[in-house]
Amino acid sequence: MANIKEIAEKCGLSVSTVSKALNSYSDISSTTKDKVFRIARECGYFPNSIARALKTNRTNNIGVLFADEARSGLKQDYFAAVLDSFKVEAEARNYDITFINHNISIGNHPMTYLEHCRYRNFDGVCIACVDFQQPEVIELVNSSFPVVTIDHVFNNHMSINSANVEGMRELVHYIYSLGHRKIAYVHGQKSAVSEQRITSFCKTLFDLGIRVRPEYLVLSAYYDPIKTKKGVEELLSLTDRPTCIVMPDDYAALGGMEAIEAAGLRIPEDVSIAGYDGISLSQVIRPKLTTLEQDTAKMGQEAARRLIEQIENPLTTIMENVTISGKLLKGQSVAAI
Amino acid sequence: MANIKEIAEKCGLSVSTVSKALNSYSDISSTTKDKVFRIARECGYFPNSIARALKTNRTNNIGVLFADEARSGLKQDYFAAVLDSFKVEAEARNYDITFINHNISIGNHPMTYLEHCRYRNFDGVCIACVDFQQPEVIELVNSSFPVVTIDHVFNNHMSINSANVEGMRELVHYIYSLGHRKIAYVHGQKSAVSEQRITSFCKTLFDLGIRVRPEYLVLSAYYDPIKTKKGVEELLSLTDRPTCIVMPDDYAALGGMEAIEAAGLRIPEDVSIAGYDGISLSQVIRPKLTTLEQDTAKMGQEAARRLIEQIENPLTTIMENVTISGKLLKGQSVAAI
DNA sequence: AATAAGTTCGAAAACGATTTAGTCATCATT
DNA sequence: AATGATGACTAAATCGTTTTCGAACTTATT
Repeated sequence: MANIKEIAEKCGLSVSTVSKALNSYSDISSTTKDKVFRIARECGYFPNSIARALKTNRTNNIGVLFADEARSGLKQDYFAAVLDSFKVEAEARNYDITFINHNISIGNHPMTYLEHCRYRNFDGVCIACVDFQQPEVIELVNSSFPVVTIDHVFNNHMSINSANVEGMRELVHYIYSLGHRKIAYVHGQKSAVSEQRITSFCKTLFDLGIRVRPEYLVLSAYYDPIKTKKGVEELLSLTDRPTCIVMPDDYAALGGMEAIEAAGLRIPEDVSIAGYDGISLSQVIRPKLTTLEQDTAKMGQEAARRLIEQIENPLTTIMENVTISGKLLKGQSVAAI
Repeated sequence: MANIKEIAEKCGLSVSTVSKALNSYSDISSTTKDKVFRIARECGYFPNSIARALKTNRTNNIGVLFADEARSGLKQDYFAAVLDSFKVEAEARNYDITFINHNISIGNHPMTYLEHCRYRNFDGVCIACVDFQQPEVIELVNSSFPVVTIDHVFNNHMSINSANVEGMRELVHYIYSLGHRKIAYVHGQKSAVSEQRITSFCKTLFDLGIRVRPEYLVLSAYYDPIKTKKGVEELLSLTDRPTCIVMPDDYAALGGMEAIEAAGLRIPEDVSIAGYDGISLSQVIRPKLTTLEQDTAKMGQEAARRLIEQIENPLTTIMENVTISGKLLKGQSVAAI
């Protein structure tokens, strides 16, 4: 594999001149620049990213933390879609993507997330789909690494957030507009996202003049149809049962649908149901789900764009908490009554 | 950030001694070894993977090619699950994972996959979910990089393969055992996997004494419920329509289910349907899908294990084409008739 | 003609580790 | 006492780049 030294010899130039030519320094004549490029291409030369990184302290590599111990971000459509979009944008801007973990060890003691990032010299870090309360995660966020978080705000750090408040409001308003007054919410476990959605759910109902009944708020879990099925069963067994049930996410909504049909009820004629996420699955099942589509493409893209901006202009970048709006998908799982 | 030089000064030793101590060379006394480790820990020292890689020519980093231009592997549950398992195993063995792509580098001209791998000095490469006919992919496979491919066999290279022949046979046998004789197959576009499944489908029917009707073999696409819906509609419009339809994959099966119900038919009472993959979704929808579960956990794990074995013992590793068996999930979408 | 200014290039020092080929005691062997 | 063996350590080269600073040469200015 040709290195810069060989190119220099073939060109009859010094190593430094070749390096400068390849990096388009202004103090190299265009004739030698041309010659260097020509010979470099002939030799199939590519710079060695490792050597370059050692010298420049820049790796053009971004670490992504997309998985918790419990559940892998890869297996959740929503996060997989965000990651995919993040990847596309980062690669277009010449950055590669490596997963952060803490399995890697030296001398048998595992690294923390931060140590791993230091070890690999990432230029920046993207964090999503983790328990943001973990000390290890907080340590990483507060380190000197440029960081962007997804769906969680840290003070003085960049974050990309799905518009949960607005989204839930829109969804509830739509359900209300179809005549529903008894609306329940089977929600996910505690997290920033959950809080926003629950608060927005309650406030929207309040603003619409509807009393929020405690028994209509059921704690369940994200991405877990088994658990949400139980939650919906509870709701259906109430003497005054809801006419519409909002679920934690589209995938979990499947569990709710199963519960409803198992009870011998029809969707949406007898009971309406709504999801959240707008993953492609939601529009393929029958009935098509009424849901709020989160703009994963834009979220991933913005996350990459903002993180790289921060990496490349550390001083002039202001830390924003970007909110990305979603879109109501009307589907067919909520009926007019 | 402490480097080895600082540690050396703090210990009153030379850089080389510290390096050897940290790497457990035998010609370092245990007392100095202890001292070095103690001080290294005190300083929060971690080796710089970049510097180490430059010298040793080993990065402990594996490149994964999991996406085509068209469709991203991340968005397909099957491949996402394989990747996730691959990642877990690789990390447990001290390797990180970076995505392969065509970044642009020198003079705005994009790298080939192989060039990218060279640029990043990956220790090995895992390839899945691509069009294996692409010259660029073939170039990478035939390079000097240790390679493992998933669901495609290259001569003299390691590969991990889902047992498609066996799996399809088992699935068809089960369908047959429930009394079905008119079995159709809406299959995916041309690929090694498709060929195996189609061949096995036909051979199994033949062995069971059933003539394969050409009109019961419909070309469609993987992971595309819209297209497979059309395929199933064709089948349902036949004067002598099948009693059971095998779909390309579980997700695509949703399109088929929609077609059946849209035609006013019930699943499985009027028409049975089967999927392939056994993704978690398949057991959450109603009716639960009859399908063949591929062992993604084992596939990813074996792929990582074998690839790393190849990286670490390049001479003694023999190239095998490993086949991983799946498991029939009976579900409820195929009825006895 | 002397000086200044501008162009174009190269020597050499980094970056942070690993590894080879030693050095220098110390101790045992003959 | 000479030799050899062993143990514990180090100097220095090396990996492939980038980048600073200065050299050499050309051209413009007075």
